[in-house]
Amino acid sequence: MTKLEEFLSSLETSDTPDQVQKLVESLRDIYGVTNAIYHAVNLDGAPYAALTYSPEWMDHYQAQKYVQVDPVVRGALQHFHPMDWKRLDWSSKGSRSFLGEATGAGIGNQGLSIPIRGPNGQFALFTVNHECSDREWEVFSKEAKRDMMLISHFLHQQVVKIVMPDGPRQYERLSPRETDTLKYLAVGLTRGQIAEKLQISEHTLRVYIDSARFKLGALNTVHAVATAYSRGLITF
Amino acid sequence: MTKLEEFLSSLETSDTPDQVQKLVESLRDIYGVTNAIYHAVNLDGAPYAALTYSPEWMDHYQAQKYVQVDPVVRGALQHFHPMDWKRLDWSSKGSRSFLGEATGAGIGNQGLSIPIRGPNGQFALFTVNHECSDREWEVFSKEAKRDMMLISHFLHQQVVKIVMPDGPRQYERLSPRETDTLKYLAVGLTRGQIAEKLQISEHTLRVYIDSARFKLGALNTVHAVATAYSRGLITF
DNA sequence: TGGAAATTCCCCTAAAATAGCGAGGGTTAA
DNA sequence: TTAACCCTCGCTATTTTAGGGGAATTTCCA
Repeated sequence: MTKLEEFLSSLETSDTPDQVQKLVESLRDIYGVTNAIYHAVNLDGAPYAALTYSPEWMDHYQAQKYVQVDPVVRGALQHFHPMDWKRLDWSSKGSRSFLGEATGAGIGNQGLSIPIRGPNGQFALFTVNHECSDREWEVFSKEAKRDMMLISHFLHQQVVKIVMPDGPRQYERLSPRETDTLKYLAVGLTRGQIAEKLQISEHTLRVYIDSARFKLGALNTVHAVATAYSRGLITF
Repeated sequence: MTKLEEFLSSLETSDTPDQVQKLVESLRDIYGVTNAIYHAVNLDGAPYAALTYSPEWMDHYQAQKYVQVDPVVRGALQHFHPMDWKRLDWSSKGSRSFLGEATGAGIGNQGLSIPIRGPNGQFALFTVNHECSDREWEVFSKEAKRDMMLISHFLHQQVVKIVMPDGPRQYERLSPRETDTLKYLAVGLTRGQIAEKLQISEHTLRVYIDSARFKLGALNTVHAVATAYSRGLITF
């Protein structure tokens, strides 16, 4: 039984946050790394975390608002592939002071972070980090990278199942015209321009905006466009 | 050498669209399926496709605007995990007529589709489909699912490298205040409400909207929020 | 230390958004 | 067939936002 299968088999039986926490700890032990971190930014509005960092470091991280300077987070939002920490941009002043404190807090000097993106604006970050030499890390990285990619995916999947047991909410569908309207609004066209593009009166266009807003439960146009985008109803 | 490694090794040497096309065809042959399809909705604004469907079917698909009724596409936008076609919602009238035409066009009755989400609103869909019995498909599905997940990831990664060789564009960063402002705008708050929340005057708030709009190259507020969201600068 | 950026404040007018009232014809599904 | 939804258009009214100016701090980075 491979490490990956060992982990995935225990994953399936984990259906409470406590068990997920234990899972992340077991992951750390199975792969022999210093820390393993799963952190979802936005699951049904609330954040979610399961990690092996010390509570002190977490408090400090939050108090200092490190999420704003943490190059891992910033990199994750802009990248697709797993990121080796060595390749991130640690140049800014904030990053460097953060790095100093992080190494002081027992966080490995090596790390691999995997961005996870789901529907409805879901975004999560899965990280393993380790205290070791560059050469050791290279070996580990090469061996375990694909495992980590799959693990990050399945772990997120499982967390979503726990946090939102009813599955993806079935939202009301938008009509083609409503979709068109929101799509054009999202790229910055004015009502007049969109009406012309769709060959309808500006007033009719307004009806679509209104009905889309109503269906999406949005407070205003900006909210409607943002909501439609986050639900995957429109794409750029 | 496993099938996966066989594919990934040829992936690395493919750095033109033509070679990617060949790659997808070789993928079909390596795994012995009827079709393999990679389709990116939004890479740098333009779509991208590499697939083994006949040109006739593609033309027909586009002419009929099937993308609007295709349950695979709709499901992909709402799901995270690989989707078995059997579990999709084929109930609507449009879906059923689409299904009829698709099976007539030599598209397998079984399929697995994997949504791929990247930064900056990247969205792609990787699909393999096959003409076979439920039992055969179950065996294939169990064996190859993880391979497909990794392949979809690496394939997208490679396509991005080809289409955008300069890597992720380095956009101008937003200041914390600008980020806050856009975040609150995205959830439907009015300027007055946001100003109150941030304890600043409404006029000041406007400066942030303006500067954010300018930095993002957005035509108006809606555009700015949509752009910020798609670039991962704000999250819900 | 000097300049760039961030943060804060203000006025103005035209445009857009929101809300309310209406109407008619077409398609679809129960 | 009837109800529900989609697409289309008209009018009025109020509130809010957009975007054009200008200007003062502080904070941060080179």
